[in-house]
Amino acid sequence: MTTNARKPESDILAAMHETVSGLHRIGLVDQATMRSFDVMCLTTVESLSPAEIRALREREQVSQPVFARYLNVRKDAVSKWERGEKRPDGPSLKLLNLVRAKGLKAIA
Amino acid sequence: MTTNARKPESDILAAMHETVSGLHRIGLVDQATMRSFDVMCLTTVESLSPAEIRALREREQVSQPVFARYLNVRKDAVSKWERGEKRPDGPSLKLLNLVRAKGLKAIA
DNA sequence: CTATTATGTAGCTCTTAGAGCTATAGAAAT
DNA sequence: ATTTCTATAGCTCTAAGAGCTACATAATAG
Repeated sequence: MTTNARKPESDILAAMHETVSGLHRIGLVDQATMRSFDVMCLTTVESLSPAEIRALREREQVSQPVFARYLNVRKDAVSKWERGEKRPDGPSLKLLNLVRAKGLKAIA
Repeated sequence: MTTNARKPESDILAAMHETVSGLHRIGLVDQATMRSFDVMCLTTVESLSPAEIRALREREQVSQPVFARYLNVRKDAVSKWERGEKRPDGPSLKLLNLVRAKGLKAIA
């Protein structure tokens, strides 16, 4: 691997994590390795444009209020994201990335 | 079902959602029903105490920096949560609830 | 047709989470 | 002995999100 993979296959990642933390548990992998493994496994969180956010929500066939409840934000926030008045970042951006990658069911 | 279930089985929820939105797609379920179904399905997001957050992270066997990267927040934020200096809410609380219910792999 | 209900936008104010930084001390590993 | 990572601590500051009211539209019900 050179830099970071584009679309990390979360299933594979999950399985790898299971495996490696198992190895860690029985002492075959030290903490340092485990740490860097964890960091290595993290998916990149990309920022989303207003249009992408709206498209994402529409793909999931839900209204702004419902979408907002999934993400545990107020409906106003979603509206503002979609109109470019506010830019989601940090935890909210992470959730949006999760929904994009795995669908709303992943965060139900 | 009376009010809201304590530990909603996300697998079942996901399957139900699949089914119902399928019914919606072919016209057997109207939008109104679909809407209330969606809202009904949402899991309750509980607030977590500093101790619970720390216990959660330790259960997942990761350091504050690594935990923070999973949630897409700075390491300082996690430290402050665990010492009660800041209280996570909204999207960050949602993520913490996700981790508690499904483990770190669910948000990888 | 009218009444109702839900959506999405708009315009506000306000709190505070989280960003971003530096510095420190202890533990752990080399 | 020294590097490396962790966790605290103490700051400042930006802006996300909360929380509210009001309004236009569209769809639905009655």
